[in-house]
Amino acid sequence: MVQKEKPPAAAGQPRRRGRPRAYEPDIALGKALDLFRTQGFAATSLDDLSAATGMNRPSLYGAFGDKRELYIKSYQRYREEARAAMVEIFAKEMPLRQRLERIFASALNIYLSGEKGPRGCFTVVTAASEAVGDPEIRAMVLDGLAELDKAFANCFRRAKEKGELSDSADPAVLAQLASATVHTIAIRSRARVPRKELEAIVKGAIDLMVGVT
Amino acid sequence: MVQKEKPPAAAGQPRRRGRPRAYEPDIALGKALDLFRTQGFAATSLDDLSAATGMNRPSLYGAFGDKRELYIKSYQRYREEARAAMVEIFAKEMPLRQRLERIFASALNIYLSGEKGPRGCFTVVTAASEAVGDPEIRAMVLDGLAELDKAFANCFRRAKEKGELSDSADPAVLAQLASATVHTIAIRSRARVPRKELEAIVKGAIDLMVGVT
DNA sequence: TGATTTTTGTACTGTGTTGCATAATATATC
DNA sequence: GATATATTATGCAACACAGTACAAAAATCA
Repeated sequence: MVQKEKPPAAAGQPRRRGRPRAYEPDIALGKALDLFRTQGFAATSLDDLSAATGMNRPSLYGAFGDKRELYIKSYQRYREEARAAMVEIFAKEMPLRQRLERIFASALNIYLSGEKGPRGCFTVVTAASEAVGDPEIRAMVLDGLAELDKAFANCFRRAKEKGELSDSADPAVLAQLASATVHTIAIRSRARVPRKELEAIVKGAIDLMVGVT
Repeated sequence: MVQKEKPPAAAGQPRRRGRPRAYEPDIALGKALDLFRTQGFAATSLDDLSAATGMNRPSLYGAFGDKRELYIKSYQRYREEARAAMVEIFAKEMPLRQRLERIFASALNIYLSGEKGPRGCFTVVTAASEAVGDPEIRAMVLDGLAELDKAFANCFRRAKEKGELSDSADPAVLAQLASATVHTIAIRSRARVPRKELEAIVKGAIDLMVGVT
């Protein structure tokens, strides 16, 4: 039940008033995210979360609210992490093919990581479970899907402007194809399709998108 | 709690011995499938299943075994239904574009049907939930993914033989792209992306696959 | 009519679950 | 050192859940 031993040792000056926390909220949220990503909302109990975070139930409620709120905050955290892993690749100047290779490589790393096997994409997992019954969560998923579409569309639009794509190429269509590729490897990764096969799918899709076929 | 009123009226001659069943196993399995498809395994209780099937718990156990077995049988039923809806389109002779259009239209019908909103693809739902933790279920999902890949690959291979595709086209890569398109519309449908948008994605993908770009 | 067989309906057991109430604990301020 | 404040730890109450035991019911067979 102990997450850390020492006090933060004057990280920020204005020390808080009461009994100090025995956990770091950021770390705890990361652990909760791990659990939700692998097991989903319904299959994850508060006891699981309590054990994984090192926080007992009242502390969980105090810090994050009830189970659903914790799930939502976990999902937001996931989105931030995924965005952080991708944003540089989308921003930096580089050839289209290289950019796509790096984006998909980053996605594969996210989807295949996990101590007890691959966990896929949390957006896809959420779409496949809570999104049907919970409008607020569904809106977040929709936003997640749209964000990826837009990033890809932007990427193809710039490539077209630079003459890397033919005039007839439609950035929006290519973007949906790229998103579809992300979704298919997310799903397959959870079925434990080996990394090599996923990389082959990615390579085939990239070849097609940059028009090498 | 009543599923039917009349006895089957000599459907098969050899009338069974004891008290007659108050339900039809096929109908009940269909109802169970409906529930599992929308809510997933963990979020569906035996009370839900009992209410939906019109069978009380002991009858459920007698007919299908425990909850997990019922889920597996539901998934098998789903696969059979999906196969039945597609097999004719895959088998019959027709131009590649038309075949793809029909397959995707059929998929959309399956994914968007449902009284309380779209339910997506049960293979994808299962991949996103139970597949990680249950090897047997994971194997079924893997098989489901492979079956679709193979059907598409076969479809593109035949088209290539008929000269509908360029010599450089790779049926396996095109098949994975087609499967990816199926997966992406399955996911998006659960986030309630409107049918029009899904149809646009399908159209873009088909154009790309038959090489109109 | 009575025995046999199969299924139904009810009720029960034991366990897991969420969320909260309460008291103990540890720190800052006065 | 006393008080206020924030957090922890224990545990509880209410409920949901999966699975099963058992008797009543409805049919066939003799």
